[in-house]
Amino acid sequence: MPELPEVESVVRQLRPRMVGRCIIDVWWDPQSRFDRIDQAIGRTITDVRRRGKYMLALLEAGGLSDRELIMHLGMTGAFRFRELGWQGDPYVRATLTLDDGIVDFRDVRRFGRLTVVPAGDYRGIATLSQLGPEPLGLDFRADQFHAALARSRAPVKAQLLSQRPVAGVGNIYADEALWLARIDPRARRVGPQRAVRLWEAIRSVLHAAIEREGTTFRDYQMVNGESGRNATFLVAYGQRGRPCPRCGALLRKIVVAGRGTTYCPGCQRI
DNA sequence: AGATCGGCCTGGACGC
DNA sequence: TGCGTCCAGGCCGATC
Repeated sequence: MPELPEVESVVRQLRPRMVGRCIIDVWWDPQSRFDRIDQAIGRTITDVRRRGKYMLALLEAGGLSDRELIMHLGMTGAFRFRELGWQGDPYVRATLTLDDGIVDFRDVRRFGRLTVVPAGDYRGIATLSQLGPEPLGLDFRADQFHAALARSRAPVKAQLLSQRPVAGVGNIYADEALWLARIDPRARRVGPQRAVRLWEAIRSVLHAAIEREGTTFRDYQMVNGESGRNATFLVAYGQRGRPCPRCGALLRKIVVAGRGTTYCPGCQRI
């Protein structure tokens, strides 16, 4: 479940190893539906950045940065350089050969995606093309966030998972932020005060998780093979049956938007 | 047009 | 021990 903090931690380790390197070959498992990644061959990576849960590598040839390699970790995706890598691992789904080393993409459940597109052309990637603002950036504003939530009557958790009001929040940090903001995940109307609370809560939980290099529940690992350190700080996600640290009621698990959702029936209100 | 739901994919946990 | 069933969930496409 790599979400924004996990992807940010991966990007911070990939960037210094990839920027300036030329991609001289690619291999991928034909059973993993990776689109056009052979179009990365012969191009130099000029930047690696994150948007939501996506990683975008800008590709240049002949002085023109005209293509992008889009990488998504899905549920179980991870990158590793060959010297720390998975020798003979059957779950390596793709390999990028750079001019100074080899990087493997391992993905047990094949939810990850690698795609090359014309630079900035995200039309074929529905979620990326409609992605909301970066939650830790200056253009994530509380008033606009409230307006975005007010435009829909879907449960607030479904809206967060849609990536449209804000980018990068997945199941773990949605539950954490809604707990912190004291909002029932099923709420279909969120007033201005509670929208501001949720705006603050999202920024707070994501910032803290980045400081701890993400949450490792099971699969997530960084490029250096280490786990994130945020799992022991989770208050809601995965804490069903535990007493709420704020009000003492027992945390309950339900299904919202088709996803397991843990919340406090005592202090999270519709 | 927006909301909702099933499918993808696999390993692991669990029940009998 | 072994088999079957369910669960995890980001995203996408079909359907309501």
